[in-house]
Amino acid sequence: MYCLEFAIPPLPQFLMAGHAVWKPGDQHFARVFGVYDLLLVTRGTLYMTEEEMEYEIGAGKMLVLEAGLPHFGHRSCSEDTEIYWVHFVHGHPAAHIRQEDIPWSTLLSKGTNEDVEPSSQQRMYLPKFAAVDVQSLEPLLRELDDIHNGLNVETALRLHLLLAELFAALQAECVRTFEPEPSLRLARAAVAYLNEHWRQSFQLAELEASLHFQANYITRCMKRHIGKTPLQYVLHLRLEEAKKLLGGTVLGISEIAEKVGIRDPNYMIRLFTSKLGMTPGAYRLMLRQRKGEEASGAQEQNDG
DNA sequence: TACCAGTGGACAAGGGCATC
DNA sequence: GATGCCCTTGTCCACTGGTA
Repeated sequence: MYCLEFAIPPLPQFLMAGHAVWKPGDQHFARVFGVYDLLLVTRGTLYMTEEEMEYEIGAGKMLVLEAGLPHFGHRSCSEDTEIYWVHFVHGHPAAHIRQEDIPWSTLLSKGTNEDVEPSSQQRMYLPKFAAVDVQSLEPLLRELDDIHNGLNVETALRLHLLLAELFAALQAECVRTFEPEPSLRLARAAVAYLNEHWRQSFQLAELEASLHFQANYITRCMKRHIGKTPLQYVLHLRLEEAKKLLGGTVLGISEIAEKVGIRDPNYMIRLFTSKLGMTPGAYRLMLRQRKGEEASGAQEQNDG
């Protein structure tokens, strides 16, 4: 399946939404539209051609017609055909990408101090033409249509929120319908194993024995699909836990290191310095100063 | 004295490339 | 897709110094 890749932010912007029942003999006219047109059919069949590619959009299917591409109905409806449509615009043309090539790991945070900057690689994905769970999407589409028909100041912003929800649902559909390739299944199995065992001392050999694949290969699969090697993933979990303990307890560095599975407190200091740019002590001090500022700010508000 | 931070050496893990 | 080889990189251990 092909998907459309949109660079975000900003999210595509809502223009119009509608609902219609086409009668037998109705046929879409030809046009070149300057906006994206998301079509979702709940019953009947709609026949659309975009750039010489014919689509038969049956019940439970969706198609995104792209901005700037000519499209027309190549055949009239043969039965009552119920459709929802949503028009939206986006600043940059969408890229085409095969579903199995979508680098999902780039959507995730790195878990380092780099996350204070917004990622330049944020993307949103929509199926180009796919079968979707219409029943779960219909209430959302109906609300979009209702609000758009009775638009007022109070509901105007909600239209954009609903469009974002629709995009999230379609992207989730994209992930759900994807039959994972063997390397992805292996990467997920490794993550599941590490989520259970990250507090224990890390031995790649144990992971190897558990999953019955060469450690080298498991590492590559995880790197490809998760964005982290097994060790990097374990360290990420450990650092996140250590950060929580530094902020939420008075435990010493050694105790915290032990609790998160790092035998050597000095090593944890090195990890902190390399990943967060500061030592655990400095990190704890920063958290305390931040809490102090928040507390004094709240006090000033109460006084004022 | 306890805790934190810095450094060097040994070894395990990562990753590029080739192969089946 | 899966594996092996081999060099590079990162992690761990041991030790030392600075500071409260």
